[in-house]
Amino acid sequence: MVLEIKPTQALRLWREVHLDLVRDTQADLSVRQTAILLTIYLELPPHTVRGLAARLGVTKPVITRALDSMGKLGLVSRKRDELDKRNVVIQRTVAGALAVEHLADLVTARARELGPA
Amino acid sequence: MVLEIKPTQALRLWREVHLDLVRDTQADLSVRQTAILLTIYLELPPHTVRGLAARLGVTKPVITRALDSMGKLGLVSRKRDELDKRNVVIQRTVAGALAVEHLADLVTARARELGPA
DNA sequence: CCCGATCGTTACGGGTCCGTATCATTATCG
DNA sequence: CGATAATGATACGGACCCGTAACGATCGGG
Repeated sequence: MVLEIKPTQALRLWREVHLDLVRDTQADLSVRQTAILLTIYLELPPHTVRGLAARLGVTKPVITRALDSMGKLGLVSRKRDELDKRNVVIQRTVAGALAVEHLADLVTARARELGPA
Repeated sequence: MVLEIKPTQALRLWREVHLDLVRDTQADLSVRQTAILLTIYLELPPHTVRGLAARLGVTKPVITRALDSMGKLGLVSRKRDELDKRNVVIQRTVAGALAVEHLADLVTARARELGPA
């Protein structure tokens, strides 16, 4: 099943959802943080700092800081890997799953409202 | 024509495009700036600082600063309204139109790659 | 056992963005 | 006119994020 979407529709969808995100006082995640959050919640665990950095093409401190701020928001949590104590395993949280679900609702709702191109 | 998209597809689409944006050194626009840019290029002119601020639900300095930085990137330009010299009319640019088009390409391409939910 | 490699974190200097409050300029209306 | 309103820009203090470089902790091979 292929999702057919025309350029004009794509732009309107992108705009509407971004307007929602701006107005929603809750979600002030940056583009990088959003990419990290969705990677954690959509790809199979385990997730590590190094792995995410490579996946996104950014440096490790970027991941560490993003995990700090998203951890403060309760969207993710960290745990030391007991087998190899150098590693840190990034874990999902209930609040994080809810936030991801909320984003999915936003996108699908706006997509449904799109008229013809 | 309604765009049917399932939650899982929406999230994967969102993630893929965000990964592209992160990797693309070019586009480091914030969520707010993206919303402003798309509003300028998708809604009918004329656009003013005050109008955009009301449209997005943010304060005027947010718009002024966003126009400053996006102007530096050549994505928009400003012109004083000659009829009412208090107003500033925001104008589109070639570079801005190209950036918007590029975003549309990104979204449509990623949408086309989406498998079944 | 020890030394190099690996992992995540932190320090640093610089840049950007935010909201509130204030400002200069211009228009409007009595 | 002069007072008031409206528009966009700016100052300020604080918060966040970036990349580079360095660091402590841990593992693993010789």
